[in-house]
Parts: sequence; structure tokens; C-alpha cells
Amino acid sequence: MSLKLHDTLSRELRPLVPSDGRTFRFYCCGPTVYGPAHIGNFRTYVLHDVLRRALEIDAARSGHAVLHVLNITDVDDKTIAGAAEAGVSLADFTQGWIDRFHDDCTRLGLLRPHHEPRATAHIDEQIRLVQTLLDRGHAYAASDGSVYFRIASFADYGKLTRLPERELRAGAAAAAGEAHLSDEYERDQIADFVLWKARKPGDGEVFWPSPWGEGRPGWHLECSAMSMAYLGETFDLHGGGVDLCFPHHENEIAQSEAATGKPFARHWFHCAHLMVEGRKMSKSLGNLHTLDELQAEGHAPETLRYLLLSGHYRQQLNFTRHGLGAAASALDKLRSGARTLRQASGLEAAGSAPSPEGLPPDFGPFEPAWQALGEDLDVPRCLGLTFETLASLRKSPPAGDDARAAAAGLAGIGFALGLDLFAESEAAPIPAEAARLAEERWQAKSRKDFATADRLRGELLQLGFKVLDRKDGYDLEPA
RNA sequence: GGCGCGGUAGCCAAGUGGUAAGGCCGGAGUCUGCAAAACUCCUAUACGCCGGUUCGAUUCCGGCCCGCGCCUCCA
Repeated sequence: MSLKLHDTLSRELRPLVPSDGRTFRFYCCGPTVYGPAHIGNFRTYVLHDVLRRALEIDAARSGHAVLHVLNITDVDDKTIAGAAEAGVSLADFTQGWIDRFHDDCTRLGLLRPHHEPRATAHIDEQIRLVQTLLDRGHAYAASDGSVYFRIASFADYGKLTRLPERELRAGAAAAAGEAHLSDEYERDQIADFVLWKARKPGDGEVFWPSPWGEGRPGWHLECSAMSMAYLGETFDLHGGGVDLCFPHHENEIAQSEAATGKPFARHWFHCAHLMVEGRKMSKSLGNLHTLDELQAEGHAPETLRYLLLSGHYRQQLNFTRHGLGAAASALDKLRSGARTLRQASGLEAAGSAPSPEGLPPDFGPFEPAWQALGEDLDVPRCLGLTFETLASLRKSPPAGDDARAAAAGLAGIGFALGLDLFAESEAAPIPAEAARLAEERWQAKSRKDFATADRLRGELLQLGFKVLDRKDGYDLEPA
């Protein structure tokens, strides 16, 4: 079986198979590191991570490999402006945000891409790509030292978003307004885009030498250069947020295919946007939430992950506080089911997150839930089937090998979704004082001194902990 | 204006040419010194509107209404 996924270019459901028969190679558009990524960015990254995990499982089953590349754009107008404002070098400025990004990704359970190339580390590749485009007549140098891609030279321009050329010009001009027509760059046509930007005073120390003078690469170029460097001129899949379709991916296709004469990405994967309380996220509405912010409110990163992946990727998802609560409850229910299965199977708590190699060849009773992922990455359906299977397993509890197969299958679903269902609830460190009170309370309760027990429960609440009794003991949870 | 997406119960969200998964919330119960958790059961005649095709449409076709996205900042 192979996974099937909707392709933006052909608008069809197409199978995901490695074109070279060995390695499925894919590239995701990553962050521009000038600030913290917001939860909308992370919806895209989480969804790409689920795709990555599904590909890993499929690859493990069919015996091929997966190669995942995520770029980091560490030079553009915003990063340059940010560094200047902070009074630090571009490299120091972007490194701080890259570290923050990695930290967020770890907390959200994102698998680390196999390569994470940075634009500033691949200037040579980008210059060579521009030179090739110049040599082949697809680009021209302007008098100011900038180089532009000539859209008229690429017949397929607009094929991803189906923008006829004339619409492109008229629409762009109308949307951009007259102000943009008098751009400081000298373009033959309004829609021609910049490949290499000539150095400007505001760029400070940020420039590289090139055959056309000092400057820096334009947006789009790094993705073409780096994806082809790591994955080859033609690779299996390229993804990002929907807003990237135009102009970013359209321009990537143009400059890549014009340079190589070969198809660029064979499959395009785009994730719909996250809305916040029914409105588009934007700085002006002040609804650009970050992971830090939500964690400070007491929400676990995994709750956010669950929420972000709980809607179909081609559907806008509306982020609400209520939804976050619902996600937390649903996740608890999943974990509760996992705990029951684990106990029935006689297995110890999983010490570490499962790897695709360690997963069973099929997911037993949870195989249908996995299959749903293969049909256009239908996570909502997968979750529905998982809950359904869990319910029927509760009705007829499996034992022995059946229980182990079910537990392993659920672990497989957990891996696919990036949710560690078998993890014991991550115990916040318990202060010694709270631990002592809790122990005292348990003693009091055991000798049926309920007045003392209740008093101590109250004291623990003051310290910020809820006592949850079990048959043979108790748990402490942050209140 | 061009291109595209969507409107399913209180909320979120799948799916199907033959009367519709799942989650959250709500209610009842089991358990429990209490509480919480967990588990069980229940609840809602839910498919935007109007036509058409069909034995039969929420599912196909057409029109309309409403919401949303992109059209060189943008995941």
C-alpha cells in the first residue's frame, strides 16, 4: 500500500512513492528567523511532521527510506532590519531565533529534519543558479546590479496557481497599487521577480560578492538552490502553507525548471491556515499566539499539537481556547485507553518514544485508523477510528498476544501522530514540602483520620497541587 | 475582477447514491470516606437555500445566499 495525498499542481489524489525506488525525498519551506514562530506557523510544521511520520511508517513497511529537508531562511529584509535594530550581527540575530525555533519544535514533538540548510550557508549554490538562468536567457541584469527572472521566458509560469500571465500583470498591478510600480528596482515587467538584490546602504554588512556586484539572494532563490542541492533537480514532494503557493512556489518552479529543463517537485503539499477565534491571524489583531504564551497559561505543548492536527490539513482550522480544552480532554481519553491496553498487555511503560523501525508490520485493531492517514492524510478520520477501536477494545478487553498487538498498534498510531500516548503524565517536579504533606495525608487517610486528610488536601491546594487518590496510592497534579 | 476552499447536531469535525464516524460539552449511573479520575449508559429526527438527474441525494449537476483564502509581507 502506498500513501495517497492531494497534489496542488494536478489537483488529484496521487500516490506517494519514491521516484528513484529507494528514497522518498521531500522539502518543506521553513521559517524566516526574525522572531518567534506563532501557532499558525506550527500548524503547518506539525502537519508536515505528521506527513513525515506517515512516510516513515510507509517506508519501514515497504523497505525504502525517507529524506526530509527543511530550510531556514536567515537573510531577507526582516532579518536584516531585526539585526540592525538589535545592534548585533545578522548571524547572531538569526541564531537566537533558530535556537528558539528548535526549542519550540522539540516541545511540539517534531522530528528533526535530516537536513536544515540555511540560506547564508548556500550562497555559492544560489549564485550558480542565477548564472545558469542568465546563461539560458531566463534572467537579466539591471543597471543597478540586481538580477531578475524574466517571466515571459518561461511558458509554464503560473501553472501551480493557474494564473494566466495577463491576469498576473493586471491583477498584480491593481493589487499592488501605483506605489509598487515605482519600485526602486528596474524590472522589465511588473511580475518579474528578483533573483539577486544589489547591495543597498541599509543592508549594512550583509552582502556577498557576485559576478553582478555585491548583493544578496532574493526570496525564492534559496529554496530552489537548497532543495536541488540536497534532493536533486527533481524530487518527490515540496510543501508549505497555502499562502506560499503564490508567489513563492510559483517562482521556485519557474527558476528551477528554467534552469534545469527538468520537472522540479513531483508533488505539492499545502496546508490551510489556522484562524484564531474566527479571524485571520495578524499582527494588527494582536492574535499571533506563541507556544511560550500558551504554556505560560498552563497548556501542555502536546495539547496544542493535538489541536493543530485535529482538523484536516486542507481545511482551515479555527483556534479557540475552548478547542484547546477539548483537545486536552480528548488527549487524556486517548492516554487512558493506552494505559488500559498497556496494563492488559503486561508491558512496562514505554521508556522512550517509539521509532518506525520498532513498530509492528501492521497495527492490528488500529490498522484502519492508520489506513485513514493514507487517504489524503485524514487525521480527523484516523482519530475517530482510534477512539472507536478503543471503545470496542474496552467492551471486549484483549489479553495476551492480542493485548500486545493492540498496544503496539496504538503505539504506531501514536508515533504517526507524534503523540506519546504511553507516556506517564509528565510529572512536574514536586517540591519536597508538597511531597511530605501528601505522604502525611495518605497516612491520615489510611487510618481513616479524614479530618486531617482533608486539611492536608487543602494545604496542598495552597501549594498548587491537587491530590488524586487511586486504590493503592495517590497522584499529585498541578492544580 | 481572476483563481481557489468551505457551509453537517450547543461547539469541533469525518464520511457516504439508500435515511450520518468520532471528540468536546451536558445528563444519569458505577466506583470512592469525600473529591477527582476512570468506566458505563443517555441525550440531540445535524447535512445553507432552490431546482435538476435518479426508484432514491447530505453525497452527482446547475443556480443562489453566506463565510473564508491567495492575487508579490505572510505557514
